[in-house]
Amino acid sequence: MRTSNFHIITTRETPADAEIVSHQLMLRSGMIRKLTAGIYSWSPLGWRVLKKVERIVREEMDRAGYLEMLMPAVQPAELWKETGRWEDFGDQLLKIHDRAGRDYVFGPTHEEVITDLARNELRSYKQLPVTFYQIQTKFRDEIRPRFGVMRAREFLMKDAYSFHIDEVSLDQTYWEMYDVYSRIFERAGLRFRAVRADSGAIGGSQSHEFHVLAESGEDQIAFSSDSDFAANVELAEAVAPGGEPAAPTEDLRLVDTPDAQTINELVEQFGVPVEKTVKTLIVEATEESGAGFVALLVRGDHSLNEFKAVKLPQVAVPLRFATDEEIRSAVGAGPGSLGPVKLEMPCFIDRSVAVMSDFAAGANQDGKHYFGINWSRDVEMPPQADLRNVIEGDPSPDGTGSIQLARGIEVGHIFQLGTKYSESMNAVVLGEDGKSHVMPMGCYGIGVSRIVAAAIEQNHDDNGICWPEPIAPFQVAILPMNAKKSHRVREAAEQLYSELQEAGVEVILDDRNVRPGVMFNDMELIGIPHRVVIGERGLDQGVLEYRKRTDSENGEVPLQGAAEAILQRLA
RNA sequence: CGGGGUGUAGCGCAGCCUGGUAGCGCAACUGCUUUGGGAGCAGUGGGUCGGGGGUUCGAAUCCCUCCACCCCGACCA
Repeated sequence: MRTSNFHIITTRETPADAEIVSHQLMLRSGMIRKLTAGIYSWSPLGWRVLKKVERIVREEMDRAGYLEMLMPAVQPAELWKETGRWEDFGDQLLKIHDRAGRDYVFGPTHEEVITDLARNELRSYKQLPVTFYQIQTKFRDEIRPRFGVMRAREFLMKDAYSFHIDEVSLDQTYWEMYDVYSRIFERAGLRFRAVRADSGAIGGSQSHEFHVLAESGEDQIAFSSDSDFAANVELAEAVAPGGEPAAPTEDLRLVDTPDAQTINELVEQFGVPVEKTVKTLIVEATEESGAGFVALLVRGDHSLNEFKAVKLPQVAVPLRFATDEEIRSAVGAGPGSLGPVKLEMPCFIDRSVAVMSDFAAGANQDGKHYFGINWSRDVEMPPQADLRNVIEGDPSPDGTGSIQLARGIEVGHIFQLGTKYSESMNAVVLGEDGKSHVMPMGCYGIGVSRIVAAAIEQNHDDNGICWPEPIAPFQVAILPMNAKKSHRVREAAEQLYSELQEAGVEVILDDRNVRPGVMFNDMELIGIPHRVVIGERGLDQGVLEYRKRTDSENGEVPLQGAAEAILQRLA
């Protein structure tokens, strides 16, 4: 490709609405253009990268024997009503209707469609197991799309679905898929980590997320310093400290704390160690519990884990914190003065709170706290649960090593669905025993367009993108210096260009009549992994200048056999 | 959805308070010069000032209204 024939539009200035670096660089390099909130066009440059990712995904899925197909993006409402997701999926569903007023959705995912297909096509256990996949545009009407294609409303996804005669077969395909996914992210040149994930309301026995590691990641993942334990913080168990609280050494004291509304203020003003404080969070209770509200207690330096909290049968889903007014009318004091002593509502404590002694908490009277609280003596110990997020240094749940935290961008998710959809849609096959069997299912997703953004988050510097070679739009950039004036430069560039093309290398020749600085900056911004500079200076010495995008120093290759020398440097 | 903010040339912004010929930088186009890290000079094109309504002799500017986009949304107990 020649730049004169390829639409390259770069900008020096960063668009004002781009927050994170991948979004900024995708806009500045001209990879994407926004059409409307959360909806983007991919330019020829961006499309090349997206296709690279897509191709790696497709090749590995094919290699594993999974069957590519294409399902409709537009799906009838009836299917979604059949599984109950017409309501459950909520406002994320883009609902549309045709001229006759019939309802449709623009598919955010395809469990319904594939299960409908499976119940019509699959008859016998002999056809199982089977895994179908597609790479297709999805639409989810996010509350708040942001970060460019990272959290877009319209995006490209690879989704796969497997059907089985029993759970054993499902488990087998699941772990096979785990390996396929690992290969995909390895091949794309990304540093990633597979972590155990919340299986959510769907139930199911197994679920893993694949995260590209990056500082800017929206998800926090926890892993062990000394074992292969890794889990999303949402799921990671905070190990129970065990043992009994220490014997009381202090009396219970009611203290005036007019200026202490927060744990921090309490710690600063009264010198209480933060791990001797407890915070009390009031959340909405389920209707069945009849309680109105539930109090959840975690240590002052810990934070409540929403996903764990809603697993308590008394806590309403989705989790909702009580408003100040609700707290005031239920407790008689405002937030900032809440605690377990003389609290008239169902109460649960985190397991680390259960071993505390001589601690401080609100007194359920405005401007007052109790100090020196001890369980049993001052208040009955409430039931315990794992309610908090793990923090760095916690013991690893598998018993080996301690917890470390990292940030990641979720780019893949695999899931043992079980019979959630096959049951409600009656997808059955005849088994060896001649009886009907509901097929257990797995589903497996990869955010293809998100990978592009995640790759940039992980691989960039001050000058722009540093593509991992497997997904770079071009492998090699040839930059002739002042070609207009120099036959030799022009000829050397043309020759190298055609030799590399002949060798099947994706090479871009910058034949624009622009100053060298412009070429350097553009090619670095766009992130081409290998750069060859051809100038009179080097030609005099029989060499071409070569530099890898991630190197800080220039190297050389001999003019004679330059193409060969560069080929050797490609991954 | 709740809270906050912004809409002026492709991009980044000024002008608005205090109404009176719509500006600056970058980008683009033409010409000349220049050519190893985003060149210089000269010239050119490009605007429903988000839409609608109102006030006024006169509205980018003041008022009303609608729309779009952006940011924040348990961590406070």
